[in-house]
Amino acid sequence: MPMDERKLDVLRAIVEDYVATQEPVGSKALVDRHNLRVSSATVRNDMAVLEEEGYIRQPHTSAGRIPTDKGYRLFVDKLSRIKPLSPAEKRAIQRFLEGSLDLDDVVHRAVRLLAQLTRQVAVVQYPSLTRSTVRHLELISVSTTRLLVVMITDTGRVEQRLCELPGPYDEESVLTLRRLINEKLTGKRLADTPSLVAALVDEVRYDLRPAMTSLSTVLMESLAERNEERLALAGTVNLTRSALDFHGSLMPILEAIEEEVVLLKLIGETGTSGSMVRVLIGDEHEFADLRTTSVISTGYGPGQTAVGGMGVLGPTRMDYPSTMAAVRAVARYVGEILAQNSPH
Amino acid sequence: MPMDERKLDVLRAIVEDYVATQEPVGSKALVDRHNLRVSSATVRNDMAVLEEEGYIRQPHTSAGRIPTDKGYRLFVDKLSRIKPLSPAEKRAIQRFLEGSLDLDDVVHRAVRLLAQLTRQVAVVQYPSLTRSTVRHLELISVSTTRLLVVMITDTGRVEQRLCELPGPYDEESVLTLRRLINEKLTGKRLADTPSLVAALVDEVRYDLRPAMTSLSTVLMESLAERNEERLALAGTVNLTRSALDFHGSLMPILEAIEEEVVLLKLIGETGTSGSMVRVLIGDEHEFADLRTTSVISTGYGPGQTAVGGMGVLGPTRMDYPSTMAAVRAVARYVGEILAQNSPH
DNA sequence: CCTGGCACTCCCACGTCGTGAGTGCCAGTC
DNA sequence: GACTGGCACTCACGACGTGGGAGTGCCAGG
Repeated sequence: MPMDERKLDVLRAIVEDYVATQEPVGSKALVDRHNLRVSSATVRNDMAVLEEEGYIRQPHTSAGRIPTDKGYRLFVDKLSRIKPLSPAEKRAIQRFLEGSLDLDDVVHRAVRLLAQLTRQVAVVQYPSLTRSTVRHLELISVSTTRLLVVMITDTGRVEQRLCELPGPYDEESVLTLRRLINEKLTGKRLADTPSLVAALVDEVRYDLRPAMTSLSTVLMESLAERNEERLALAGTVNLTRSALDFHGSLMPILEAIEEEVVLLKLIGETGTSGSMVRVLIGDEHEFADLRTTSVISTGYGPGQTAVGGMGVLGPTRMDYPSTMAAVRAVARYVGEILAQNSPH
Repeated sequence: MPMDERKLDVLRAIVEDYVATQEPVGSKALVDRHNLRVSSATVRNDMAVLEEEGYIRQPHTSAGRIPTDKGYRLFVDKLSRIKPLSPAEKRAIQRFLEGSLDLDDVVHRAVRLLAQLTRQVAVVQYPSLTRSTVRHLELISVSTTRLLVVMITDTGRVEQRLCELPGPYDEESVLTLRRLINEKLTGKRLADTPSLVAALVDEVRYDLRPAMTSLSTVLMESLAERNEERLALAGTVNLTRSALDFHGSLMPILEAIEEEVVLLKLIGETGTSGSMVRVLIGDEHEFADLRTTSVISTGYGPGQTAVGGMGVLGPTRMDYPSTMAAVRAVARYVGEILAQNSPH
């Protein structure tokens, strides 16, 4: 059945008012603040229906109504347009991100910016290794039996790892190894490298095999273990403003925030969702402890494909249109900066 | 005047009980739980004196006493010995830290461990660049006009930075530059490098001067700007347990925690305080917002000199002996690991 | 110098109660 | 049939009052 037009207006009004005031909203207040052209009694009838359908609920009898998760969902899907940022805001974002020195700096600035714009907890995932490509691999002799392996990706991310060699090798051997590795790996997507690395050992002179074996072990480790993605976080202060929304205890969110795995599942890009902003409301995600938390996230990257995710966590009662706009904008600008720094 | 022995016992008992129970402690409870060999009336007299001298206070009339900052200070300085950890704990610490792969990993593990042991917010400063020495500098051609400068320090910290060259240079020139830079800088303390870097330009063949100028600029920047120290943080969840101690609002601490500058001032090593554990109680530090917060910190490093600081923040009412023990132990083991990884 | 006793203080938990915002329902109107 | 005004009803919430109990200060006696 097509949902009654006015009923939707009422729901929208309830969501907007509740988000703004943080208090259950009653029929009288609604007709006052929004120019619905009907009386409060009519609104009451609509609200009764909305409640029956599960979009709103009363905290207790004779209190106003508040949206349910289902209500927010409808609001986000149908009733709101992502609020475009003002030109001034856009300029501010751009200016703030432009001064960045390196990848670390970009990520840090982005996450702070996001926290500040949304006044929520912000998370930015570092560009994922597996979805980057190898730009260069360098071997640096630290001592005669120790090499530092430095891998640079196209997103500017640099990984380094110490490698213990089975015996001493001279400078020239190291150079040979370096050349070979770069020949085979440069330009390859990291996801594809494990098989390539495995094949390296067979390509090399007999006397260099032990060294290459050690190296490939280290490389494999980098690709596997180090696949633990890194995260940057900001805006935990904002939790204090919303303490009430989390029925008083900040523990669950603080716990989730410290657990990188949880955050990654929440904001990490799952597929190639492109430039879509994803919204998870309340228990739409898998973490029971975060029942009253919503997650707004999106992917970002230098081109069309995402190399990482970013987003914010906040109470289900949050300003979805603005938050979504901010997340989308920051992701977009970060993508642009990454593209500038690594013309492919 | 020499402080009366029993009065000190009473103060100690008050601190210990208050820390344990989180409630003002009365004269009756004191004589019950600790075997002071006197009556509650006597204890009351002592408490009256202690209060007059400013070591304890009553939240309100007819309530028990709680220690003041001055009381905690006396307790820490005179009345408590750092509680040695059990062998089991020591083994656990060692085992936990031993599996570390690289510096990042050591720091992360250390900070988590510290948070877990003390049940407070833990902070670890990455080994400070200025107090490290250069182990190796590597130049990597990313394109013909771009070099990646990678600096490895004796603490295992790796800094990288992109350098835009004024024109194209061939592989051999880069090698020459690399050799020269390493000759001059390897083994030097980073604090001493600025003057050395400045001198580099004059040492080089005429045709390489423009490149060397760019490089030295980048190096100087690394040393200056990048001197912004990095931090790792863990255990914010523990704040929820102590919410009451911060008169309800976690905002000030959360704010401080996000402000790296503040944290650095609090736990960063100021001088060469050696292996001492430093304790700042309440408003002994400079941040008015953290009046109810104490800071336990110490330096750590591969040898005698500290390359960084670590510590915990918690309510003034905390278990000082245990916390100090944990901080000292973790710092010690981290130092050992750093020493292992970089035999000088 | 210590102790038992006693009067005093005052926080806190608990129960009571009035108030007001908000509702559901119903009869009346366009 | 959809909307409106009116009315009785429901409860959360804050104010107020009260009793109990933990803890203190003081004093006189050992």
